[in-house]
Amino acid sequence: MEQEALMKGQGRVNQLGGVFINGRPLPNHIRLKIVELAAQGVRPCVISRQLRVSHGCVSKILQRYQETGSIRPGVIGGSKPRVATPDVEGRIEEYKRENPGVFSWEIRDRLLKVGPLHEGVCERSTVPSVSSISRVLRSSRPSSDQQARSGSDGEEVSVDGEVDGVTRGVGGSAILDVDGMGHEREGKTTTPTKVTIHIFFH
DNA sequence: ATCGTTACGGTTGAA
DNA sequence: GGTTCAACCGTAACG
Repeated sequence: MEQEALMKGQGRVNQLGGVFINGRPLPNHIRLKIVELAAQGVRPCVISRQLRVSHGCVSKILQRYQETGSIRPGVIGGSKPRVATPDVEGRIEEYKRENPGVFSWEIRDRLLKVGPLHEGVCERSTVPSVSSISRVLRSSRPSSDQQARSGSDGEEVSVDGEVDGVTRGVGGSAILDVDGMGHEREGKTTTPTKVTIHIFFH
């Protein structure tokens, strides 16, 4: 593909008379030469002129070599693995908009194809974990002070065991009402009551 | 004269 | 087969 670019006349000439392809890494033999010359004690400015490569590029390749020991360029392109597809992420945010107080595990149930609602889009094997869902929610609503306040109020956490005397399923969740103000949920405002909860951080 | 840094215009490739 | 988009590219220019 590199050869093709040159064939198609994509090769350009820099100020020093050197040939390069815009947006593409320098070929390996030149990168190697840069490192070899530097190892022989040749100064970067001389390498730049001799190989007709911009000094900024010589600097970058030499610095990367010192840091990583590799001649190679960085990994170009691709995308990071997604925990949830954009479709599913959109659905999660939609549920949250409909009902801001909804628990992540409730969203998870609703996403599931099987179950009472039969409206989900996920198989059991592809449904995001509860913590993934709450992370999606956190990052989809990065309202300026959200990060600074993280953990101080209304943060959703995983809960095992009993909540308010009612045994919840393993992996359930609860809203920590740290400020004692209560929270809107299904039209009602929950008022802080004396509860004992056992929280296990995984 | 040298070299660290970065805006710019560009390409790539997994999702 | 096409689109999205955050990763990386080298050059040119500034300090």
